[in-house]
Amino acid sequence: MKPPAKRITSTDVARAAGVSQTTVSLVLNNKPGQRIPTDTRRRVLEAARQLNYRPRGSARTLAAGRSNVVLLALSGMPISPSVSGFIEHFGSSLATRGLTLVTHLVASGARALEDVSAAVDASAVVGLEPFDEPTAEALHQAGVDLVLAVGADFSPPQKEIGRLQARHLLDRGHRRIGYALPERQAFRSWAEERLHGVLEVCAERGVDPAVAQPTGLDDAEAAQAVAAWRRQSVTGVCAYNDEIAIAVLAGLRAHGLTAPDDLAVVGVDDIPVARLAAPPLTTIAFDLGAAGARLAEVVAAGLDGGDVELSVLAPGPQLLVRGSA
Amino acid sequence: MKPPAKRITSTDVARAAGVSQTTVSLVLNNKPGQRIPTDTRRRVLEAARQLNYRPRGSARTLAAGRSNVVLLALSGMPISPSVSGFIEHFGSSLATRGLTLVTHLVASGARALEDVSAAVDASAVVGLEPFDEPTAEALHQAGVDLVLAVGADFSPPQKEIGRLQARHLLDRGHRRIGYALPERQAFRSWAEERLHGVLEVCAERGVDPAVAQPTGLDDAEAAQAVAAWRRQSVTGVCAYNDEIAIAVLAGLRAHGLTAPDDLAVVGVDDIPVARLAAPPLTTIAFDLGAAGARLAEVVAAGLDGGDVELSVLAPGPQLLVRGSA
DNA sequence: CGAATCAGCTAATGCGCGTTACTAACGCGC
DNA sequence: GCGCGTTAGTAACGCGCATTAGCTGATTCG
Repeated sequence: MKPPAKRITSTDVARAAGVSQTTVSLVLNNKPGQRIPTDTRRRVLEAARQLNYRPRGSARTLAAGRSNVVLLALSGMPISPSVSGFIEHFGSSLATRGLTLVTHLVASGARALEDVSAAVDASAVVGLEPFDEPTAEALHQAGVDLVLAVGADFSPPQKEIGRLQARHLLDRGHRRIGYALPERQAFRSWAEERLHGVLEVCAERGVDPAVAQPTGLDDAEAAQAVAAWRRQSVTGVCAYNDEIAIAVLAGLRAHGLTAPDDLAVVGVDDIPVARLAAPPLTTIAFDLGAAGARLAEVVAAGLDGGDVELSVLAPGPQLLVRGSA
Repeated sequence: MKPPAKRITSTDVARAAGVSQTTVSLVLNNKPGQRIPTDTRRRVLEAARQLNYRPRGSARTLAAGRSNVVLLALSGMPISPSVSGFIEHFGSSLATRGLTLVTHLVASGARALEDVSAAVDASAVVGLEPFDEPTAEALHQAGVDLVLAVGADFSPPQKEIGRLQARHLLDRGHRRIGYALPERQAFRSWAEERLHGVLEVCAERGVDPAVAQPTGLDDAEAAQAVAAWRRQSVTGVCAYNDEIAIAVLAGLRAHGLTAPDDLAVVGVDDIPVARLAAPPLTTIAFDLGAAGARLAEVVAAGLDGGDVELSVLAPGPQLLVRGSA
């Protein structure tokens, strides 16, 4: 298809610049403590640019004993726009630190995470759900320096999201609220944190604890959940996310009811279709971009041997009041 | 955080099995033409398993001169469930062929694709949009053997999707139809293919060409598009995807109109909220999983020096008739 | 004016693996 | 006994880079 396309090596650059390969390496990696005159440096950089030289990751990794690859493991959660915003910011922010982000969707038939990690020789692996112990151990054994699970306490604290939802409903005068849980097991930890926030607020305001109800993405299933809530005099529900909130809206329609009069609904995420729902969905938006940038900082620090401190990483979540609650 | 966690090398395995490192390599890579007695083979495999040995990708790549990493470049398109299904199948299917898939979200501030590719030393790079010439060239120069852009003729042929949408509307008696284009430039090539299919059907059936109209994800914008269509006596519209279709539904509501009576709407993708729309969205579903598996075949063949033949890769798209058209 | 310093480089080494070349041991026919 | 083929391995090399140790010539110092 193409001519063999001879790869340019640092030796080629060295030859072109009239210096040794060592010098090329020193210049390109900007090694401190080395006295390279500006002129030589310029010649090397120029030659590298002209030849379009790009060091081979495998050789560099092998020699240096550590790669600059960070692997992000996504475990089947829906990639909402805010998640991809997160990924993009995470990636760019890592890039400015000389690190390269690649992601891997962990699927059943796919390669085990530790194999992927070994294949790209990742020096850090970040996940959005806790890793199970064997996996974490295997990753370490496979030479990963930093294994980091961004849990539900990650930015914004998921609990805070639940609190915002609940406060809004209570502020609007609702006295008995419900919570729509996802059916998928994958995001349990996030869901529980959010629900926890809701329950906290209920307790603080002295109302009955929220009535949690798993809710499928289907109007029939959602209609059942709606019926259950209404039986228990629930007048407003917080949904785990916008998709589920929209399902609740559909469930209401199935009964000939509407939000917010018959049941108020608050989502989370502000996905694009949220504002297009009938009625437009009141929801919680949060900027994961900032969190991604912050996480990159944390990862870079961790790889430098520093401490890994996750804590609160970004501006708080924001309530968007639209029609549904 | 953790003890240095000494990495196990193939030499460690060799020592444990009482053979040379060469033998370990031969056994683990299942080199044909080598006569390794079953017993020795067993000993090596056992030792590798016990030590939990995993070859370092960088060393392997460097020595072999080619990696087993395939890089999938996603350029800011929304990751709908069917796309992630595609990725998962693609990944697993590559895995059975000894290849490892990682993906990279191409974002503005992020690392250039060729840098990412060099960092992981990918031997194939696959994209869902055509690469521009400089990028493709740079990838080749960076040592990528196979650069593959899965275009709009990929499975299912995007044109076919447009045809299905249009046929459905015409079969229902609509005589003048519209097309809702995405605003984002990123998926122009896909959008054009789909629109092309719609126009073909219009021509075949002898009705006026579909009226194309960019449609934003916002009820105000969508309402404008709706007004424009109605001015031109359009009674049914095909949308580029479900999100846009849902926007059109919202635009209708803004005018106090409803689908399908005032304007029929057909989407594409069957995203989870499609069935939850009011009215439930008639849409086109297609199985990208099969396409992913097929694509893996193509990539594997391409890396073996075979020919790269994309053509039709999967079962055709399927019309799901729900309430909106 | 020789020794010590230093700037500016380079030769050499090894990372962990795949691969090529080579050998030691063992039959087997004559 | 010798020659020859086969089996079952192994020693050695090199991939492209980072890194360490050192080397050369100029400058400064005592």
